[in-house]
Formats: sequence, C-alpha cells, structure tokens
Amino acid sequence: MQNMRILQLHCDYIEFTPVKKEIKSAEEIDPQSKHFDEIVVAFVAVEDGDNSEVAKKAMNEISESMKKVGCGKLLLYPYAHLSSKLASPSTALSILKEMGEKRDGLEINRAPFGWTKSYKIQVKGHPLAENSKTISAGEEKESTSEALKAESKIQSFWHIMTPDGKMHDIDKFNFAKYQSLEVLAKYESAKKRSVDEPPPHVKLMKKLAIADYEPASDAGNMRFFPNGRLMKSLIERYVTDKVVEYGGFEVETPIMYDSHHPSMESYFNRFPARQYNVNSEGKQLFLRFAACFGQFLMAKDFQMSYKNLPLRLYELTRYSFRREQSGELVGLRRLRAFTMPDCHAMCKDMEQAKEEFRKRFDLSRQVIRGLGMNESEFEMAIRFTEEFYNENRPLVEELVSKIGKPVLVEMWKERFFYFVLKWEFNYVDSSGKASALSTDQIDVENGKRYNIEFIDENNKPQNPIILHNSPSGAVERVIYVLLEKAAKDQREGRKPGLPLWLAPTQVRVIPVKPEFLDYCEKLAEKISQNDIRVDLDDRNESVGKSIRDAETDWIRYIIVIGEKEVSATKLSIRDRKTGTVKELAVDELVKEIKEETNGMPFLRMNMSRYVSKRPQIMV
RNA sequence: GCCUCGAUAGCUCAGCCUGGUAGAGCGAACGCCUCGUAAGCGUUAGGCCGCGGGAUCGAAUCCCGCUCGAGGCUCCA
Repeated sequence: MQNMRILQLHCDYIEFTPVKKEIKSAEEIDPQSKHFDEIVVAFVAVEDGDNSEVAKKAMNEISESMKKVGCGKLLLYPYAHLSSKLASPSTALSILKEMGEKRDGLEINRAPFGWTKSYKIQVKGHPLAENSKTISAGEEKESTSEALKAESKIQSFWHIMTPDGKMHDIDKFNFAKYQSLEVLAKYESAKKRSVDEPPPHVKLMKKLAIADYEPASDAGNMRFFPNGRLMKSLIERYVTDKVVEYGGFEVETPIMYDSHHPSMESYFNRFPARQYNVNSEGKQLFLRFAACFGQFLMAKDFQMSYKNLPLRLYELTRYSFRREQSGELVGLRRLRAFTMPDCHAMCKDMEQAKEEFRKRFDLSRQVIRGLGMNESEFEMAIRFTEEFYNENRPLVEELVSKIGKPVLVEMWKERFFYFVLKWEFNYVDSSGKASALSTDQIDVENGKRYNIEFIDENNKPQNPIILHNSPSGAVERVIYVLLEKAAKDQREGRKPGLPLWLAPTQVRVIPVKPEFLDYCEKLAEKISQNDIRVDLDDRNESVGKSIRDAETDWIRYIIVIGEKEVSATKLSIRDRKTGTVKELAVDELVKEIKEETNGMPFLRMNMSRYVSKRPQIMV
C-alpha cells in the first residue's frame, strides 16, 4: 500500500535557505532565503506509486483543513524523511508540481525540491496547528462532510394545502389564481428560472441614500447611510416592542464562539454552516450565524422549573454572519452580515409548545402587517415530518386556515433537521425570487444538545422543546421588500413611497424666497415638537427645483411658504400620496400625521434639518 | 464554487470596433436671478482612463495576466 505522507503545521513564520543540491535532478533555482509569515507548511513525502489522483486528494484535504484554521497561504515543503518507500525523484517532483498548481482561494508556494535546506520555523499553539495525514489512492475520502451527504439524501414530498386542510398534488393543483404561490412552489421544487435584470431595489437603496456596497469589506457586508440607519433603527424598535409585548425578554450574547466547544462541535457535525472563521491566540472562533447558540448557552445556566415555562428569550443580532456563496448575494435580499430578530421559547412539553406556536404565529402576522407589508403579498410554506403531521393535523390545518389561502407544503419522510415543524412567509419579487421573512420552528433536539434542563412536576430534569421564531425576518430584508414593493408600484404607474412612520423625512418646508426662511424655521420647529421629522430646504434654489428634489426623495408632505402663508393661518401642503395641494392649519397636519403613524415608534431626524448643510450622498 | 459582463471626473455614463491633445449630464465651488408646486442662467475646479506586462513610432482604445465589482446558475441547515 502506498501512502503520500504529509505533516502539516500552522506557523507564525518559516524561513529557509537552500544550502546545496542533494541530488542531481534537483530543481534549478536561485538559492535564496525565503521568509513567510502566517502560513501553513506541509512537509510532503511522495511514496512509490503515488499519482495525480493522490496529489489531488492531498490538496483537497490540505485545503479543507486550512479553511478550518482560517489560513489561505500554503508552503509545500518536500521532506523525504517521512517515508522509507520514496517515489523516484522525477515522479516526486512532478507530483509536487501538480500539487503546487494554482488553486482558488489558496496562495501556494513550493520550497525547492532536491536541495538541502536549513530552516527556522515557529509553529502556532492551537490544537489544529499540527496534523499529519497519509493519503492513499482508491480510498473513498471525500471532502463533503457527512452532514452534507446526509442532507442530500432527505426525501421531500411537495404538496399544496388549501384552507380547508386538504392536500393537493402540486402537479395537479390549479395555480391560475395563485401566481406567486406557483413561483414559490416551482422555485422550491427546483424548476429552472432565468432572470437578467438586477432587482430594482438595488438602484433605489442607493438613490434614497439608504445603503450601498462597501468594496473595502467582504461582499454582502453593506454600509448604511443616515437614512438607512434610521430606517433600520425604527424597524428594530418596532419588532422589539412587539416581542416584549408578547412576553419576550431581551438579552445580548457574544458575536463569536469557540468552534471546539462541545455543543458547537456536535452542532457543526450535523449542520454544515458557511461561517466566517476568526483565529485569535490559537483559538478557532466563528462568527455566529444565528442567535441560537448564545441563547441556548445562556438558558443552560438558568435554573428552571416547569413553572417558569414557557421562557421567551429574545435578541436582535446585529450582526449575524453567514458566508453565503458570493454569487447569491444581491443588494439587500441576501447578505453575509444581517440583523436578525430571533426569539426562542423554551416549552415544557409538546402541548405547551403548540399553544406557544399559535401565539407566535399571530405575533408574526401582526408584525408583518405593522411593517407595511401586506399578508396577501406573501406566500406561506409549511414543512413538517410525516410523523408530526399524522399526530398533529389540527395544528397544521389551523395555521393554514388562518392564512385563508393555499400554502406550499413540504413533508419529510424522516426527521433530518432539528425541527419537526416549520413555517415561513415568503416574499416573491418581480424577478421571481422567493425570500423568507417571518419563520417559526419546533425544535426537539437542541434542548438536549445544549443540555438545557428544567425540573418538571415530578421533580425530574427534562429538556425543553424550543421554538425558534423571527417575527419579521432580517431587518435588511424588510427594507428590501419595502423597496421592491415601491418599485412595483412605480412600474404599475403608482407613486412609489415608504410607510410614513419609516420615511427619513416626513415633512419638508420650502420658502419661496430666502426672506421667508425665518418664518419657515419657526414652523419647522413647531412641527418638530410634535415628534415629526421635518426639514427645511434653505438652499437658494427655485421653488420648482426644490419641489422636484423633495418629490424624488419621496417626501410625503411638502409645505411651500410665501407671502400668502406668512399672513394666513392655513398652509398649502402638497401631499405626495394624492398628488394634490391642500390647505390645512398646522394642527390639522400634525393630527393627520399622528393618526397615520399611530402605534409606530418615532425617532428624531438623523440628518441636519437644513438641506444646505447635508453632504450629497448619491445622485 | 461555476458562467457571463464590467472597471474612464465625487456620481451616472460616452469615447474603444477603426490607436494620434480626455468628453457629457448630474453633483460641488463661485457669481447672477429672487422665483408659487417636478430641473432658471453663467463661470470655474475636478482624471495614473483599476493594476502589471506585451506588440506598436505612438494605447483609455489591440493582446496577455492580475485585482476588485456586478449579474446569472448552483445554493440559501
């Protein structure tokens, strides 16, 4: 049996100097000292019989383990002393050259073959810094993790469930009245779709100075301008208020976790995640991709009785990180860093879990409506194991009947994921892309995995059933949906706009001539005192230009102040929604705005009140 | 990860095919106009034409490589 032998070391640095040729066929090189920092050094001995296949496998394994330690620089270092059955030098050199071929995501260096070298090396102190492998031909050693393999084996059965609880075959269902559900169903059951337009919200997010790509960061990490930050804060405030109203307790947990913590290890083994890795002092940390671990680890340290349940922990993660494939990242639809409201409820048994699940279903519907999204624009998908469905049909049917329209059903023969039931609301955009917003799951596995316990009525420790709910979905994705909706309005000939409570500017005051500025300032101050975001276009521009700018910024109320207004009590107010100019007193305007934003959070304007004092952010 | 496309002024882009003095609109600065519900007028500043190499008398323009970005696909426990 032939085995390529590799000793792999994660080093702070290595430094080597070729001293003299050891064999005739040594590589012709300039014998200079080389120094590398932060590098993985692979000492390689090629054995008699090793071939390209072995070379390829070896590189796959090396690159896999390098990903784990978060290092992208490799030095291949020929090291004959690892074996006594060496391949011939020419074979060894050609295999090493093959291993040194360019490879995406790796910077590969090769130490010269056939030279005696002196070297100095400093190896890192973390557990994965040193490892050795033997690679042999023929043996099935795929880089795909067990979890990924298992996942591809799960069997799904797709159906449509109508509000009366009946299941329909997806191929036989008449989608005539349910076009976006059809898109979702086809999307999910993997039919082809082709789009060549970028989604319209990308232009809008820049035009309205909400957010933009940040080339100096990683893809999918956006920057949010004052307008965007304000909108996010408002959405976050709203969702948090609603969750607290429902009974959630807000907590805060760390952003990074030790990959080798026992609970994390068992989680990773089951669920391959594309996470960001961070190395620090020999520890391998990963950035959280959800709030789950933090809350579970916290709950584990609580001493709980069944009387404390359900216990609802809530966190708004800014951020959660998922290193999605670069090609999937589009505007605000899918990001690598996102803000996720995440609420877990520990329940004592399935009965309590089901009751809680219903409450959270209603909460989510309410939140979606409050955020300015219409339930009719969403398509629900519900997923469960066959066993759960057979035992809990009334719950499933109740949820579907509440929605009052057909929903997509995915049923699994066996439980693969940690949950037995999951639903989500999906928004289907103009390019036929479906994105999940709200979701809730019944988790029967992590209570045990994280060793969360409560004492039941009989003084016995039990693991709770855990519900995982995001009532709104990612905050950035909420903005994506609002902008896509606005784009749709525009396309269909309606005026695009944002919900008034979310608009960065709610009222703009424009003087006809600079001499009315004083009056405008007093007016703006008066309106502002009623918790309304009002600003003042104090630039010396024509009225037409100022109005045009306000309109393109989607500002709902525009007040023009001239001779007439200064000496009267009524203001002329241009209402973007109706496109008309109406006459109202200040109090009447305030009342109208207060009514429309009733029950929604308020934050002060996040920019100078004076338009002339603002930097130009976008064209 | 794979495929395709792109990178020129602060922004959006033209010029490139067919090599020969770097262009427009918007924005900015300054000045004029003092204006009634979607763009008033003028002047000025602003460029390593992404980076590196090649062929050419000569490259933003042609060729090769690299980097970064975008879109699609796959994917999205």
